[in-house]
Amino acid sequence: MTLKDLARQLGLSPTTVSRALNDYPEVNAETRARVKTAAREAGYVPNIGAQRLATGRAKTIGHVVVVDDHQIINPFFAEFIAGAGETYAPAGYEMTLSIVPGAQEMEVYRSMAARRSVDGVILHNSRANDPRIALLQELNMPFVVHGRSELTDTDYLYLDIANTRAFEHATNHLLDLGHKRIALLNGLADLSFAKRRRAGVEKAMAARQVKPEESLMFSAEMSEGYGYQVTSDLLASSNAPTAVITSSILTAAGAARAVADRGLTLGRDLSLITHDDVLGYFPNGTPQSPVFTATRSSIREAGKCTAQMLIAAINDPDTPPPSEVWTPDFVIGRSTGAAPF
Amino acid sequence: MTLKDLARQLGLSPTTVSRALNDYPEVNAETRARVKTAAREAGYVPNIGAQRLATGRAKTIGHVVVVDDHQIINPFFAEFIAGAGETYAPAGYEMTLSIVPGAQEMEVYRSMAARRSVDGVILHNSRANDPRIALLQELNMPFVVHGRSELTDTDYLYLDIANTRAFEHATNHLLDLGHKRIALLNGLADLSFAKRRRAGVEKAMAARQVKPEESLMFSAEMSEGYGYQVTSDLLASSNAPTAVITSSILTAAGAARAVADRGLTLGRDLSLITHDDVLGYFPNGTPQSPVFTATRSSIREAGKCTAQMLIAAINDPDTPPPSEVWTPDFVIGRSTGAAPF
DNA sequence: TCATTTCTTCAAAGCGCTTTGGTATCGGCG
DNA sequence: CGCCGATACCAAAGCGCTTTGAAGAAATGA
Repeated sequence: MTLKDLARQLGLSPTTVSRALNDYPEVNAETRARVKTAAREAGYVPNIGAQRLATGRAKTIGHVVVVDDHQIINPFFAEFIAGAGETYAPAGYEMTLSIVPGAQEMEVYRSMAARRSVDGVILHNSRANDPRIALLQELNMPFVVHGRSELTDTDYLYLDIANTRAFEHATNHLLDLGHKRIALLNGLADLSFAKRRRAGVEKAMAARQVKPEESLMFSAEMSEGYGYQVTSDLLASSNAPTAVITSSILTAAGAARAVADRGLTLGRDLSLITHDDVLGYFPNGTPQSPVFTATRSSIREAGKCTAQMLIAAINDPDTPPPSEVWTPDFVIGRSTGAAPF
Repeated sequence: MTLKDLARQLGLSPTTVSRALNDYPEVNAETRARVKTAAREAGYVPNIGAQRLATGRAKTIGHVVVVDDHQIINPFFAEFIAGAGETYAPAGYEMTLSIVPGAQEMEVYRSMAARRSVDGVILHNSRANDPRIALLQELNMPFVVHGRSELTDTDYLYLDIANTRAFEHATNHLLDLGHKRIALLNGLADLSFAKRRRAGVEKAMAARQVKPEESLMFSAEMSEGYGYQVTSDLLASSNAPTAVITSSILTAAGAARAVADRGLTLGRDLSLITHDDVLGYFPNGTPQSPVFTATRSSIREAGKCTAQMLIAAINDPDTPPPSEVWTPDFVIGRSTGAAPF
């Protein structure tokens, strides 16, 4: 069933049918209704390839996910995608996922632009001085960054959370409880959010004349195993920290397991604050009673909003929406307590 | 830069250029080389919409993810997608993700077929007598099911693991250790794998004249919180089980937390076996020393293989590849031990 | 009443690619 | 020498949609 078939069946021209379906004003209201009814009854759906070719718009948003050989797929990504995806469908957009080795990432963006396979992209895992930003600007491809790069000389759209402030706050909370030796189990060092979180921790400590120790600063992919391993090692060391801050609830879960393994108690023998992305499948206890003291911001909501921003920017390139920086909540759980003596 | 531009620049017809690029035989080898070089240098990439329209093939695989209001996105999905995505790119396919409310799922498949937006789909979360199978067959849309439905009267392509056998084996392992009261923390009851796993547990128990208790059989979305909650309740009850089987490592982690919370020890006070999908961000300890005794099968590899099967089926509908059933590994960790007294 | 505007509709020209159905050239063969 | 089958290329016709430009019909105003 093509437009032409439908038009013939209705005794109308393809032009009129097309315009009726796309809500152009120059069609008689009655005709429009007749066309729409017939289309529905005949199960007519426009061919997407033809539409793309004719309009030049793909009605598709691209997400590029870098997965190197043994690298894990970012577990928070699923949740972000869920949020973004929820907004695409009602807006008439599709989402394509490209999973590629890191070495090919830039090439993928170029090819997306050249073949016009997407109308815009969302950038994940923003990095310091992210080279993707310049590339996309050069390619004239609309994009929104989840997170902020450190670039200041260039203007781009982003949605981020106030990482520095949140981790400064968390650190102050620990300092208030008397902790001095605080470890940070951060994400990969070159990611923007990791840089900012570390800066927040250091800022808070500096304000109290507490010297952060390099040996307590860790960076890695935020898995459960990482939290377990590092925390186990720390607890076994002669000069163990009294508090730990983790960048993800999975890492926190690993840390908690290490604490339990040694017969210790979280919140008494070791205090822990984590950032919580509000993962559906790994909740931080219940809303009434959080397990971990945490900075909290829903990554799923971030996905929703980022997608909306991008669609707005595509539809109206001259007046893009403003970038946003969200302030995470701070919730007190059972994982923090006064520093031991 | 269009095909026509490139052709003009080379002094050739669009026909010849198209054929040269697509490796048709009726082009002089030298001409082909010249065309390919010129295309690369000019950065020519075919417009995807035009290609779709002309060939009728979308070079795209669809994945539909159902996300209802408060439903979580399946955490294993990310890993499966990663595997599938890795095989799409080299094969020249793209992947589109549709995230939709459950009520719209069938409609999405219909519309995909009508608008020819994808060449095939992969079915997630196979259910008993899955109605999607009949629909896709009716729509004449190639598909592969991850998991098996219980349909026997119809033939379709699937990749599954031997759930029944794996859980039968796990249960036997516990029975051998002297456990009699065994709880099952399963996935949602209407999912095929959950049905099969439960059947495996019941089969093993029946073979030893142990009566499974309905009150120890649980079904829910496989989150950490679910594992924690159910295990806490069980441990607090007067007639607690001595062993627990969980369908996911996240649920197992929750169960482990519940055990630790009560000051008990896993493998001594409570035995636990879990299924492990080999999540990158939540490994089951290390390969040398698994934390949980587990049935194990990589869901990422499943994604890879499922995608390959689908592409093969699309390219050659008359001789589709065979369906596959993989046998999970069984690994012994530190979470199982002899039943108390 | 006729000129002018507004309302509807349509024919036809693309969008950028693939594919069908040629034609010209050339060597080989009887 | 003429015929045939390869070989290498091309013109043109789509694929199914949108959009431009035009044109009747109806309504309005002078």
